[in-house]
Amino acid sequence: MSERTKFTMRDVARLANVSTSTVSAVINETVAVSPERKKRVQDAMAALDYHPDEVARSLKTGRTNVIGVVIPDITNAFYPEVISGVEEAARQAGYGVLFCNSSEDAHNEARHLAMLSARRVDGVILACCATPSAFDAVIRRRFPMVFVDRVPPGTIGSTVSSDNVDAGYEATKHLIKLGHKRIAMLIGTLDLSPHRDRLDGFRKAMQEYHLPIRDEYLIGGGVQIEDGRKAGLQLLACSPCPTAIVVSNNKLLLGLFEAIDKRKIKIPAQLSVVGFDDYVWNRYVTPSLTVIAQPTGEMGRCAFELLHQIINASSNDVITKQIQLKTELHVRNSTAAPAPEPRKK
Amino acid sequence: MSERTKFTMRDVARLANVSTSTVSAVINETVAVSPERKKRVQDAMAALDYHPDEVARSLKTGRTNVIGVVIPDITNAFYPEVISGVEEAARQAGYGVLFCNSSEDAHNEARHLAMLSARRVDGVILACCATPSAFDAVIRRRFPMVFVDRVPPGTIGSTVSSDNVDAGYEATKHLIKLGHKRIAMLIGTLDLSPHRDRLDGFRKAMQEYHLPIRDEYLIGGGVQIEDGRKAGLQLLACSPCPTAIVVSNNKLLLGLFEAIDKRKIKIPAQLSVVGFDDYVWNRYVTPSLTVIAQPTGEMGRCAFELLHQIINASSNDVITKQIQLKTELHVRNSTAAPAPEPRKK
DNA sequence: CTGTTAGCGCTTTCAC
DNA sequence: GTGAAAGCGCTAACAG
Repeated sequence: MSERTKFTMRDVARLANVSTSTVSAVINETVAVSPERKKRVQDAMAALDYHPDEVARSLKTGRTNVIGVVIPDITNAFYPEVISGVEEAARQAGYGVLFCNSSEDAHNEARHLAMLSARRVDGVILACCATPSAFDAVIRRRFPMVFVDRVPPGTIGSTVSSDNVDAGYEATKHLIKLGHKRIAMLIGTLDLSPHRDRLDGFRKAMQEYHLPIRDEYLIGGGVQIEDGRKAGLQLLACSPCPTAIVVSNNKLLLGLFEAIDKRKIKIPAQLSVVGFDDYVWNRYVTPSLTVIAQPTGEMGRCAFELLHQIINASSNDVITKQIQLKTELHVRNSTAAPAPEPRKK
Repeated sequence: MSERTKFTMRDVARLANVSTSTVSAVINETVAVSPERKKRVQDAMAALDYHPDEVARSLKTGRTNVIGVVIPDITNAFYPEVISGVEEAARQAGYGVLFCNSSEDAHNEARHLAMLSARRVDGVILACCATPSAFDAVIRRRFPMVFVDRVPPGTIGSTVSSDNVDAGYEATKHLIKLGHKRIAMLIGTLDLSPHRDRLDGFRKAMQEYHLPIRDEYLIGGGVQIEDGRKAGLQLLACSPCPTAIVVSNNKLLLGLFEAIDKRKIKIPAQLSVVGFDDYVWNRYVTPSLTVIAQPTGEMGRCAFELLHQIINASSNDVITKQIQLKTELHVRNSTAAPAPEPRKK
């Protein structure tokens, strides 16, 4: 990483007394080179501390060995974990990761996609915003892309996400098995597949156990803390009050906490709560949190592997896969059997 | 972001019936172009959905408009916040961010730095590992770089970090003012400037108030949860036990929590704790956490601004700045006055 | 103002 | 096996 002393292949060639094509050959191991000359080249490279210019190489080969990752909300701890999985897998495969944050804004997303395209990244991993943006055009042009976490409706592209229907189902079933009957769900933006799917799972479980689903127990919209607070207050104002709540993501849960705090409700004595996403903190919150854990790192790795396959596929065989990863219920102390019903009259 | 339909400047030139230099001129607004031809070019670009190839441009200009960011531990929530600040500022300035995670491993760090160099990034923001790596060579070659958070010893380069001495001082003073006398510190890796500085601040406060600093109250090493757990157990086994602890980072604090849990110690009744780094969660942990909050996002933005200046400086005037950002003490419920001493005898 | 020209540093035929 | 030469798509003198 030098500034003024940047050597080129010609310098190496000159020093080793060979042609640039020979240098290129030993670097890329593309053609056999006589051992003796090979050594000369290697020595020359070492002597000059030469490193091939990836920009020039990219221009020539048409590949950058860089992928783009655009996620909607870096302040949601879920995404850094996914990114870390992507980065790890990418690094091992020799890829760099160009990172973008759309802040849940479709315009930003579109701009980022355009920027990545201009920079000629080899592919993109995208956790999209609620409002559809440029990506459909992108995908139609067969640009290598995989959706992660959020699967846009009607997508025919490749996707990696949690099995959110199952996750919602398991979360709800856990509450049902504890004896809860008045179960509510604090839902996120329904335009986002994870939340839609989790709600489906919730419905499935309730129906399976012949439990009523009350309209006023299904509240949501938005994915931010503030959304959770508002919806939480609304939920806690219901009469009769639910004895248990499934919360569709970790930021909403934080908001619900504020509401619970304000209403001085005791968990799990008066209310059981199961959330989404598992962080170290969850164990130290009081009470410790029962949650559905998503395999975040694996999700990232998996998304990269898939993208990598797509990139390397001949344009003839278009690879399209929808991968769903299993989630895990971690039972802790925020869920318990409901308090016995006060006998009225 | 197309695949097969990638047009070049020549296509645009042909369609607009001008030369490529004219096209280049209207794109870069580098020379005046007659309005009429200018419009023709713009129309042609629009018609072809043409976007300049940044790779080719980079090769020619020697600038990529990409910076590298390498951080040591993505699982420490502190860094995603910093990165988000960097990314935001970078985007506004038209820069892309190549993201790398060294996982606290100097070899990874060196590899990442080499990779970034090969990709010809315009500069690097680095939160370095404890063991010094390639970066000293890098900096000596005047490659644009700014250290963030962690300032390597004897650095003559540019840095952006918290005022950690002051932070350690304020944290300790807060405990002293509450009436604590037996105050311990759970320290991180002392090869890392933030931890070293925080310890200095601790010492300063203790001395200022003429409080004894016991050797057995200064325990640490490492920056991971497990390190915090071990050191925590050791600290809680001291006799007499400290009545308050300053914890040098958020992961150590998590470990200390495990130890506290295990020993069934009540906070803040038996022990006051002040940690570092403020997350939403901190409010919902019971008791809510008193912490020193660092201006993470600002740190990232600031690091980018500085790097940007360095990149754009003529190589004559080398810019070198050390910037320290103020931290803030957030007082919550994990700190309180110490329990009255049991009268022995 | 506009077009011609010469590369940026590399890969890759294609003859030798 | 090896080297000469032709670009990848763009910018930047330099003439007109």
